[in-house]
Amino acid sequence: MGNMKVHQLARGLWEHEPSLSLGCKRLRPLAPKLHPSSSPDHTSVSSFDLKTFIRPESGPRKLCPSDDKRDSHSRQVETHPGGTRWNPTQEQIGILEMLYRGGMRTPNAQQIEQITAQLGKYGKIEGKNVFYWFQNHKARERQKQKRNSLGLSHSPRNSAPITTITLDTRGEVMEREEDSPYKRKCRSWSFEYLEEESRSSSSSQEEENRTLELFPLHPEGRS
Amino acid sequence: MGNMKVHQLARGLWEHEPSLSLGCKRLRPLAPKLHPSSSPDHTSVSSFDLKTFIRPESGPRKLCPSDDKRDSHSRQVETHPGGTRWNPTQEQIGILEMLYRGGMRTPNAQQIEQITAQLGKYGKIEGKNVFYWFQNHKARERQKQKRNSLGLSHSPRNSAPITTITLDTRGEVMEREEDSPYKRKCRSWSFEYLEEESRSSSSSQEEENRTLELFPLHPEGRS
DNA sequence: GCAAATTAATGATTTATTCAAG
DNA sequence: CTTGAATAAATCATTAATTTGC
Repeated sequence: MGNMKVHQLARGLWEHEPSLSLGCKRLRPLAPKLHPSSSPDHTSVSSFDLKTFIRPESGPRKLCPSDDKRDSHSRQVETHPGGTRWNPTQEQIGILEMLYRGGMRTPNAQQIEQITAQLGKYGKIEGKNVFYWFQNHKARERQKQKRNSLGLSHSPRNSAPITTITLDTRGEVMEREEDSPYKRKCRSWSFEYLEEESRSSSSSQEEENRTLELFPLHPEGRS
Repeated sequence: MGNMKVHQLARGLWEHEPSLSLGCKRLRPLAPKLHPSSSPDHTSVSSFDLKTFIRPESGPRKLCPSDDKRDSHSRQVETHPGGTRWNPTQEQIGILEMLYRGGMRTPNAQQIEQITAQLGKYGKIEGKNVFYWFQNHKARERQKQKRNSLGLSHSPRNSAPITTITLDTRGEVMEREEDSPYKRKCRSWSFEYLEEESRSSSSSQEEENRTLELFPLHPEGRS
C-alpha cells in the first residue's frame, strides 16, 4: 500500500461516490473502518483479549527496579516491538509545553529537528511525534478554550490572573497565545516518504525572521 | 517535481502488520474533561521577582521513587560547591540554545520561571542564570557574527547545502553531502524545508554551522 | 492488594477547509 | 475554475489512570 498522494485522489473519487467499491480501498491496514451507513454494532465486541497477549505486562509492574540501567525516564517502556506509539516522558512533555508557552505552534522542519534531537536525550522520539504533539496540543487547547468560554464566559472572576511579574525592569505582560487563525505563513515544509529516490536537495534553513513570529518576543533595552 | 508528498506516511509503521485487529471497542463518550487534576508541576505563579527565581525546585514527579538523576546527563556537580557560579549541564545548555534558536532573546519573567522550573530538573539553576544566559548569549552571538562577517567575505562554493533533514527513528547512517550510492529506502519521516524564495543571505551559511555546534548529537563532554 | 473492566487522555490518521497561484 | 499546499477539525486507536469486584 505504498500509496502516495492519496488524499487528492481520494477526494476526487469519493466526493462523488463515497460508497462505491472503490471507496473500500481503505488505507488503514487494520481496524476496519466502519462506514456510518453500514456500521455494525460495535458495542463492546468482547472478542479475544489479544490485548493481554500483545501486552503481556498487565501483571508485572515495575516496582522501581534498581537494577535497570539508569532507569532514567519516568515511564515510557522502551520496548517498541513493531511500533507502538510514542509515549512521552515527563521531561519531554515539559519541554514541549515550555516551547508551546513560549509561543511555538507549528514548528518548521528545522525546529522540529532540533527539538527532536533535544528530546531524544530523554526518551525515544522522532520528528513526527513532535509535529503531532504541536498539532494536537494546539487543537485541544483551542477546544478547551472554547468550552471554557461557553461554560463560564460570564462573571469572569479573574480566573486567569495575568501575573504582573517583575523581573528587573522587563516586567512584561505576555500576551496570551492564540495567534490569529488566519496567519498563514508559507513555512512550507512537508513530510516526505523517502521511498523512491533522493529529491534534488535545494533547500536551506535559516529563517530568523520567521522564527521571530513564532516566539513573541519583547525586545527591550538592556537594563 | 514529482513530489511524493504524502500525508499519511506512517505506512511504514504498519508495514509489519503487527497483529490482528483486536476488537477495537468504539463507543467512547469521552466527556470534555477539564482539570485533569494531575496537571504537571506548573506551579501556579502569581507574582514573583528575580529573587523568587531562586528556588531549588527539583521535586520529583515520578511515580517511581527510585528516581535518580541519570549521571550520564547530570554531569555537573550536584552539590552546590560553595558559592560558585552556575555550572550548566548539557541538557540545560541544549534547551537554552534550542530556545534561542527558536527566536527567544529576552524572555520575560514568566517565561524565565517556566524555563527555570524545567531546567531545574537537570541541575541546580536559578532564574537569574537563565536571564543572564540569554543576555550573554545574545551578545556573544553578535560578536561572533561580526567576526565571521569580516573574515568570511567570500561565500563558500557549497551552494547546495544538504538540508533535507532526515529524521529517523534509529541511528541511521546519514550520508554526507555527496550523494552516496547508498540510497536506502528508509520508511521514516523526513522533513523537507521548501523555500519559496531564492535565499541569498550569506549569513545562512554560518547559521547552519552554528546549528551544528549548538546541538551536538552526543551528550557528552561538558562537565 | 490485585487485576479485569472501564474511563480519561492523548498520540496518530484521515477528512474538510482555506488560501494562493495558474 | 482548477489545483495544490498548508492546516484545522474530526476521527480513530492506544495507553495511563481509575474504578470495581474479588
